[in-house]
Amino acid sequence: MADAADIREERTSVDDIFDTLRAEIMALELRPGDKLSESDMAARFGVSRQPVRDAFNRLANQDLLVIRPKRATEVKRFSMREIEKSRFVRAAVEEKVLRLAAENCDLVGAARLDMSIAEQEQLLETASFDSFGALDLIFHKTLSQIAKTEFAFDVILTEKTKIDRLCVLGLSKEQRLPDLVEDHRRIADAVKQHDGEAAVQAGMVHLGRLDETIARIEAQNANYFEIR
Amino acid sequence: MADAADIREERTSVDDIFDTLRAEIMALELRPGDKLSESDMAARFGVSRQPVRDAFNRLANQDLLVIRPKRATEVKRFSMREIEKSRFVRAAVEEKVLRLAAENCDLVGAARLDMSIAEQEQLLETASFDSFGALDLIFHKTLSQIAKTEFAFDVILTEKTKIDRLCVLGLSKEQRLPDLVEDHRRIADAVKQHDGEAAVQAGMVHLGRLDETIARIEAQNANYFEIR
DNA sequence: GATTTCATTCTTGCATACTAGAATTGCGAA
DNA sequence: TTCGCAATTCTAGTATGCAAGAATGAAATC
Repeated sequence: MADAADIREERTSVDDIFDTLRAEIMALELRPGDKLSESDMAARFGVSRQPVRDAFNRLANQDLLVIRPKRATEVKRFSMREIEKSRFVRAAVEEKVLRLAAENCDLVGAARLDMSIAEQEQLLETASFDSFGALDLIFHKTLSQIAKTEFAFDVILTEKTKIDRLCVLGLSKEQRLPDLVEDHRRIADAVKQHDGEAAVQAGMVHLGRLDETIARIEAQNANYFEIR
Repeated sequence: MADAADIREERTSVDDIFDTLRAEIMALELRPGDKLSESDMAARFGVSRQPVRDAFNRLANQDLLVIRPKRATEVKRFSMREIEKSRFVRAAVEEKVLRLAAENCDLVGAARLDMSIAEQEQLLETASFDSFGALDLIFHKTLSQIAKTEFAFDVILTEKTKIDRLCVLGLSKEQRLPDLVEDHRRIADAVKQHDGEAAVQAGMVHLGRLDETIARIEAQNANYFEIR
């Protein structure tokens, strides 16, 4: 569900526009509430309104734009309900994954977890924080694989994406990373020891960090949120 | 995410086409693998290709169509991976909901559950099986409300929808309904007695019925499934 | 000065025409 | 009969123009 390539089999100019705008929206270069015009975008990308229109439609379907006929199209504001939903789904899915992972973790799985944790700790030392996102995904994907529920990673990825746009407004990665890596280490240890309960506990602590972050962001950026 | 009204603020002809086609796809009147043509649909709905195109895009984004540029647009086949994913998410979310519901169920909640169960049992006697779908949704929605996680119902609805298209191929409602209502009664009883564990157990039995159904459908309708 | 009204402008919705490329079909040759 | 090639017909992608409604700003009125 993430990018255009999942749905179509060949790239068109609509795909380019879609991917570009999506990245800008996710990075908050286009901010919640910003108005977008089909004509402006057409001029910017050097195409007619039509492909822009198609791209807008796709973005609206992914809950990133709101199209208000004959009025305007704007970048969707954050919705606390949507965020709570993502938070809830992630918690539910990760809990199941961690229990299954703890149950099914074999030597190969343990080795892969060790490797993943080692990479993350190395990254902390070399201070190349930007590539943490990729390592984070690999870690959770590895857990899904050990749990023999690979499709669970799709869900985690989808829900994570929804919250990521919000987290751009939070603290810098430099500040958050040490805690996150420590969380991961605890989760990995529990899974390796087949202690599902401890793994779930560590996982909930991990997710809990999001809550503080989200609460602070909401307090400081009310204008980016839907009125409720 | 279910219908067009969630995204747009005013109905357009695109909305009509989208809703109509969506219903037909869900009811398998348009079957997996069927080819759709923008021109044909335009003629059928008495509009130009453009609104049809927009509707196709939306349906593709909801994983109901596959658009292959310059080739064709066809109704998406079932994907076992997608189905397993929905099954997993539903299990994870419902488990959390049932535990929270058992924890938080008060007298008002208990009364609402009784009412819902009574309606379902009455429906069994009057044999008006077609309206069970609505009652089923209400039951799960009530549970989400008792659990104070109303947004969880959105998820359940979304995932259920994905599997519903498949279940059209299964046994008649007449055959399945008695068991389903009995499952619901057990779940409601457990929740009312604040027995989270029993509620989850009954919930898993309830979901487990899907697995047999899905396996049989896959065996008998391989042509409706993606090759893997 | 505040408010109301109206014209202008900007928005998206829809129709039409054209293009490029894939699939299909029919014909001709082996 | 079968195979291959070419013409035709289908597909969706894109450009353009017009229509209808909403927003905006200026002018007129109180």
